[in-house]
Amino acid sequence: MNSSQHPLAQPLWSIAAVERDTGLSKDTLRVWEKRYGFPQPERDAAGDRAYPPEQVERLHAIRRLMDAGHRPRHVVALQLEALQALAQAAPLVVAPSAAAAVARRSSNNGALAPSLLPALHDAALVERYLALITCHDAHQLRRALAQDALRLGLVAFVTQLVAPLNVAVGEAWIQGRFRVFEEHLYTECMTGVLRPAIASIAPPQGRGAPRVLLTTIPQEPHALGLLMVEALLALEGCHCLSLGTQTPLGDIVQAAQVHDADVVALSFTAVLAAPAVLAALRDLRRQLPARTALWAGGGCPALYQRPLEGVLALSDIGALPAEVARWRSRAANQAKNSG
Amino acid sequence: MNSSQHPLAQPLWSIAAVERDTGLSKDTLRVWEKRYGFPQPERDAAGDRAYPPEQVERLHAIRRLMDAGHRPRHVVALQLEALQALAQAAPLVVAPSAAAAVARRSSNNGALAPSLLPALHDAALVERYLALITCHDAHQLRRALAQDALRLGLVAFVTQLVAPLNVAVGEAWIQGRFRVFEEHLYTECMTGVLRPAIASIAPPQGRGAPRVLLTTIPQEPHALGLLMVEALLALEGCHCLSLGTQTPLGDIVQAAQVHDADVVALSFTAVLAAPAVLAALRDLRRQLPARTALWAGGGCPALYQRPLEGVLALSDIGALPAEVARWRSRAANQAKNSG
DNA sequence: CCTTTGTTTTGTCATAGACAATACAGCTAT
DNA sequence: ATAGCTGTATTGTCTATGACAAAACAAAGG
Repeated sequence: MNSSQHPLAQPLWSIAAVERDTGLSKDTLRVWEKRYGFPQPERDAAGDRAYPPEQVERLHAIRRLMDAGHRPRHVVALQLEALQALAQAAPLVVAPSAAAAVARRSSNNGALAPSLLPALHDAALVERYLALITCHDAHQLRRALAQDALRLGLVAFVTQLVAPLNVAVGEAWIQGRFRVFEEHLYTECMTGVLRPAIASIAPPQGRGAPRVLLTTIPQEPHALGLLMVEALLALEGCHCLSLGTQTPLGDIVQAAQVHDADVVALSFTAVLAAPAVLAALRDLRRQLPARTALWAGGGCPALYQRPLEGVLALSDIGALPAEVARWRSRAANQAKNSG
Repeated sequence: MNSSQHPLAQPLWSIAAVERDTGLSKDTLRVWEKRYGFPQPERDAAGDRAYPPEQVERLHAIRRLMDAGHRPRHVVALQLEALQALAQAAPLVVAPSAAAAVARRSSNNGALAPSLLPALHDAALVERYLALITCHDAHQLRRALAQDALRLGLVAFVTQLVAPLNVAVGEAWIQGRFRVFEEHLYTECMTGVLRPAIASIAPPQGRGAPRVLLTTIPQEPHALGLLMVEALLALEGCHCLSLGTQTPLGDIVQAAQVHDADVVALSFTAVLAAPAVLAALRDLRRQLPARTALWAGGGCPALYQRPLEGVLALSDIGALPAEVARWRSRAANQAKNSG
């Protein structure tokens, strides 16, 4: 019940404050304390847990490592230095194909496995952007992005620059090189570039355009993936309807019905726990009509660990146009057969 | 541990699913069950609570009424019809000035208090937009908005159309006339109009421009207010830096320091519980340097119930330009005195 | 009418134990 | 070697109940 900060000495954080800042549930925080001996918060006058900032910092580092695929048992009790050292190493869990590539490469030499920038167009360019983010120059960042969007064209911009840049930012985040507000800044600038670009795409006129509903599930706040997908799909002549982030499952179903959607496309990042992702997809698949396809993509490892029934998991955003084409030909066939 | 849905019969929802869809914490759901006898979920094979859809629907209605200022004691045990009837009545808690206006008006005649559309430019126009939202025509909605933005000019568009429209949408939501995805659709279209408009505003050149940091606190997902404020401030020649929604408090402080912000502007809606809002503002005020002003606005009642020390609460977005001017003259005075 | 009491309401925190789903490691058979 | 199966370990979440502080309300006083 304390207001997340102690008036005297250093600020102490309530369990609710730690939950919302780290994304670790109160239950989890309490059970870790019992099982692993960490965190070990002080207690305020009322007997409530009061977390010192160092412990919250450590929890953040743990959280980042878990997003990268580490398991609690092996990281919760580790000191901050050990955590940071681990973060320097290669990510553990990734899409199967990429994971195989890592295994191959890291068996060749004993060095740390390299970063997983998929089909990286220009590593130097990405590095330059990371530097721009670090020095917090929003205007220049947005200008540079807008310029590159014009230079490359929207498709190449999204698939060859934004996608690898996202991965790079995610990695920097895991390694603790970025602070939260720097990630927010990046997202905001990118949004400011992608939105106008999307708005300038003319809506499809013909009748055969697939109707796609875009959104994320309630625990997933990241909108960038959604925007990238919307850009590509709109360019492919799809009839996109984006609901923004965090739409309750029941409302996704309603919206799909009302909008007569052919495809429901969802974006997932690693912030979501694997069980939550799988449960959400299962529930959605069960409630959506069979004729509505369910597409899932994004950097969430859970999507690619095993095949999901009735769900198309797209680890590479570049594969999107091909999938649209496949949908089109299948739709044409069905029309021919039934007509 | 059940996956929020039962395989047989009608779908049943787990307590976790209900939490993320209604925003009511598991603790609250359990304590309501004990204290008010509602909700009364079934149990699955494992003994876990399993909520039927009607109860979730009722919880949604309750949630909406609570956002409108009703208290649990008086609404939790009510049947759905009674809840809907209540929602038709006037909102309970609003900004003091507006509340006084309602009291005055409703004492004049015995009819229901009218909607609180502040300085409503054109009620018919707003109604037309509500209709557009209801029929889910995203393209036409966006086109109409873009046209009106051009017709009115950005300032008038934001203050005289978007602001009242937001209130109207909020009221429709409370009354259950809108479903969640319709609100999402509205937000998305409006975003698609405001973003490009903001992007087209030239950044300020001079040195005296106030540097404003815009964001929301972690439990507040609504971005529209932020965009409206950003549009107005950018037009007033402010140096805006938006971090998007849901920035952890500690990171707001960091970002304010790094960006050398003169003003931190936050947007709040009624989804936030009053204690959370006040605690967040108190904590922020304590951690921000004294020279950084803290501005808060939006439809959250808690902001206006009592004066907040060190925080400027703006119930009317139209007052924003005047506040910028006031800041400018004060800054000029300080420069004169110190120089 | 405004302020100051006392009372009720309300959300959240604490405890401890139980369990189902997932992940991992070791084994076997192809 | 690699693929598939099986038992053990791990892990998050759920249950239940009780306690309490802050906020909201109602009533009495200036």
